[in-house]
Amino acid sequence: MEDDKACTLCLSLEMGISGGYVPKKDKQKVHKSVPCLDLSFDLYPKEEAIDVNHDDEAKGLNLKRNIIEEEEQQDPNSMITDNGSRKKLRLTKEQSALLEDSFNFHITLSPAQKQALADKLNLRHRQVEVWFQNRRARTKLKQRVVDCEFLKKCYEKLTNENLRLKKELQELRSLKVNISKIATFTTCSSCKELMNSNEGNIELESIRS
DNA sequence: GAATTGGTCCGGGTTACCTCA
DNA sequence: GTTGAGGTAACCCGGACCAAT
Repeated sequence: MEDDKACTLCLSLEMGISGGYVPKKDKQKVHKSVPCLDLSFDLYPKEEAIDVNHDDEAKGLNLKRNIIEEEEQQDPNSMITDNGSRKKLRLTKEQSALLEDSFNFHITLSPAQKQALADKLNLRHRQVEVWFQNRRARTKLKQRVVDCEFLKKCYEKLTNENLRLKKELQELRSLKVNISKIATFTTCSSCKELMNSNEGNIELESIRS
């Protein structure tokens, strides 16, 4: 049982799955087949809840186009300041909290959901989109650090175990040599001294010494 | 049915700004 | 007031996928 657990754990680490990260290929397939987007509880008025998993996917794309066009026209808070430098928005605590809540519920959003969230937070669609992209990246980075720490501990443990086993092997080898020495010596019946029976060499000198 | 093309999304990397010690 | 580090919003690029042709 313990071995099974250990095996599963190691496999998880190898695959880098511990943070729930899903490869893009798989994710997109899942997106098609699994009804996973239920953010309507929070992001939409009930009557406007959007099911983007079916026919509305195309509507979502159209919506996104409209959103971008509108934003380009209105440009409510341009990212470029008067002197040409990039303006950096700081999200409020409330905005961050709601984004975090949404992220905890689902790490990706449909265009419609992004827009609903953006409306709710008084942000642009693009800003919500970027926030989710960065948030996923941060999650992955943190998980990588955690995995790295875990692997480091595993490495240390295995190194210690390796040392211990090497030491044990060395002891066993020296023990074996001693045993074989004793086993290969026979006693000369006439002189009552030890003799090496294998090679016929008398090792009285070494034994006496 | 296979190839091409255009649109979209996402991950990874980077830049630039902001905050804080 | 200055500076360096860390956090992060915003950007860029390439790849994957999908639908239309």
